[in-house]
Amino acid sequence: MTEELISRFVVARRKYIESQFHNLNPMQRQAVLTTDGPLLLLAGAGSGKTTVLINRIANLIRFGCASDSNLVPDTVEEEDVFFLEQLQEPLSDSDRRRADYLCALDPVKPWNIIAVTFTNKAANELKERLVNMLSPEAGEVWAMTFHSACCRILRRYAELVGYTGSFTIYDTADSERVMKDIIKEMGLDDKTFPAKYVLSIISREKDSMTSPETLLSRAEMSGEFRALQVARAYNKYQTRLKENNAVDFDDIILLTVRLLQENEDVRAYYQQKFRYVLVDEYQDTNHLQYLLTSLLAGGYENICVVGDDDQSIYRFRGATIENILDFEKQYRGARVIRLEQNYRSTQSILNAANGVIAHNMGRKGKRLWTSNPQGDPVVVYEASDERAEASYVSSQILAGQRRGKAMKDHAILYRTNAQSNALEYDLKRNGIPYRIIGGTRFFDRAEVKDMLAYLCVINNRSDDLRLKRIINNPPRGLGPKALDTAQRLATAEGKPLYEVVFHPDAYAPLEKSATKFKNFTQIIEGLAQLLVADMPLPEFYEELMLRTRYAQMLQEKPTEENKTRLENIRELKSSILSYMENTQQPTLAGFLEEIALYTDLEEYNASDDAVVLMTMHSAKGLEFPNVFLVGFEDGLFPGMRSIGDHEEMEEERRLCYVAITRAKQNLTITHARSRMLYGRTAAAMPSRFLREIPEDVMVKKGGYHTYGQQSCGDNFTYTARYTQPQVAPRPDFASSMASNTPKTPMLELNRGDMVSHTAFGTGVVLSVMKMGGDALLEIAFDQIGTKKLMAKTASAHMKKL
DNA sequence: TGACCACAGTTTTTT
DNA sequence: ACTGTGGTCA
Repeated sequence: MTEELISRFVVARRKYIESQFHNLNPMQRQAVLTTDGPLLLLAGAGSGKTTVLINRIANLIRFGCASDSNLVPDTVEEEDVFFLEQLQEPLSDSDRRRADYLCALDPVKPWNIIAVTFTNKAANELKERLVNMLSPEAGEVWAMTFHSACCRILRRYAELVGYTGSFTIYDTADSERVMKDIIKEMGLDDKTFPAKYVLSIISREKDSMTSPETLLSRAEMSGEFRALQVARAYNKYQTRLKENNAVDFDDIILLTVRLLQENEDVRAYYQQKFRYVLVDEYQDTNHLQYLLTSLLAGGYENICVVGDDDQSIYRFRGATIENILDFEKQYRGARVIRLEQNYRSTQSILNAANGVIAHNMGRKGKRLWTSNPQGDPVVVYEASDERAEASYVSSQILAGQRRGKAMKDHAILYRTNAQSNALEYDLKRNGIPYRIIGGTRFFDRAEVKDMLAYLCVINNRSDDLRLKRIINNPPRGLGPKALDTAQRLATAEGKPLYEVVFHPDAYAPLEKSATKFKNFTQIIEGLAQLLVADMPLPEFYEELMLRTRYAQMLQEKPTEENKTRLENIRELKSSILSYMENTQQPTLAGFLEEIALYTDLEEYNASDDAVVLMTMHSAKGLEFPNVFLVGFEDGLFPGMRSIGDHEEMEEERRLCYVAITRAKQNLTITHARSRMLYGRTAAAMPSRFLREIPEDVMVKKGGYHTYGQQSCGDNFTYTARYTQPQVAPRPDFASSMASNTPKTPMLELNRGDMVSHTAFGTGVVLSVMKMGGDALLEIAFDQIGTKKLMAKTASAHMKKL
């Protein structure tokens, strides 16, 4: 073929491939078709980042590097060039097949692509959409979290870094337990050396790959007492973990990095395996994760990182925004593509977001734009206090509902979880269904952890930590003394605790408790036998609940709490079942790993029609038609700790940016003039971020904006104003009631009276304590439990039955 | 071993 | 205000 034909082929090929991604905008398409070499994708909020990622992988699998290459295979003939040039939509199946075949240049096998994310949710979404778009074979792409990818590598080569392939994963709580023990053993004061604090230092040291030995010698040189103790604790901690064949979350990455650095053949294997490396949410990576990705991509250097420096909100957990800012320095010749068209929000919302984020210094610089309509201005509402704020939000949600919005179209986002209380109260009062995301997770519940601990010990007898958790739970007469003796013996012999406990007869000091120990190990061994005999996991779990007498213990005292606990441990069985459904070869070890790395079971589920409440952090990556951002006050958001610290302020501002850009159509920001926080009511100034929102896209409501000169009186009546007519004003605290005492006569109530409350439903009066002209009532409500109310204020919302 | 009291701490969160 | 924790006592 002539030179001319070859270049015509390249052009036609590119055109055909482009046509396969016609639904993307030019920038998105460029991001998809730029296949080779380092690529930094700056993807603004709502710019279709995930879509790009998926199409990029699809392009690699279908066409390899053809869209980014001038190479033409020798097999291409003149006729092929004409064929491509003449192609016209719509294509017949056979034309399409031929075009695909002609254009593909070294198409990539799914298992030669790795796409790392931070959350399982993101990884699953990626995988799912890939399979839907391409074929089941696309499921072979390594679409995983950092931790699951590393685990997969580590399980294979654990021996090379000093562990067994069956290592256990310690979560944060486990690590804390270990550290607490160590601090105690070292005779240190746990006030001066809180386990959490020591662990945070260790985590930072791990991030910079400092070994305990290095830190120890460095501390010895400095001669600083604190540093020395911390280094010793680090050393002990690492030793303890190794003895238990356990790794913490940091270790998973650290050990993988070390494995790849120190073993040329392993490194070479993965470097040639992963022809293409993609990293999602790159702004959230820490130094270790940077090392990991650059090691993995070290062969072909086909690394594509996607992120938004303006959305980096996890500095507090080790993310370094420098990774994304310095990408071009770390990878010479890196290409940069910006996705700045936003498909999510109205002009007003976007302008507000841009106005705020523009105040940050350390950023790549990016300006989101949209072709969406201007939309309504951002509403900034001033409330008198957090209850009035909540009441306004509820009223607006009800108004939204009247305009035809679904409940789930509304989200309320706050800076701190503590703020959800006042909101919940008011939503409940107005009968608005809501769901709170976040808080204590299922797998963090004590009873669930207990059951998991049993499973862990059966899986790995040398898991001392979990063994100690369950050996006397339910109580088996193996108290602290017996356990302490056993532990001492184990330490002396350098054996796992279980071995001592398994052969108590071999140790004279254990004479008294030998039988009890044996009873316990018999339970464990008996259960382990069932697994050896291939009993299916769900049945096995039933046996476990039974034989350990854990379920029985809960049934014996059927309090409300214990009933919930029983439900929870039964619920764990459905986790096992769903694990079995999604795995070809289910094993106990496999299940435990999944639990350890997949904790976000309680996720935002778009199916039920309820208002969603969550922190601004949890909202990242989500979007809602109507968004309420509450608590925009200096000291709360930005938080007290951030004010005065430049870096922290920028992070708070980024969080603000993230929060604002969650909204699609309507954004309401509220602040209160006084707020009760930590049991104290304090005056609050509007957040400085509010001043950074351009005036022309916002409208102020509430407070003095509505009430003019009455800006500092205490006779505000927001509550009444925004409450549903049939609902009386909510009970209030005496202090703020001075000018607002209800005219309703105080109910004369006695112990045992039944009452009906507009907000809390029906209940029975438990106690009445006279206080001046008022009385403190304690009422057990059927639905929500026991509440303490002041008789005077509560009378307005309550009637005697 | 369990129940009760004093006391501190209290941003954000994934793995 | 609230909650979880750690210590003491029966």
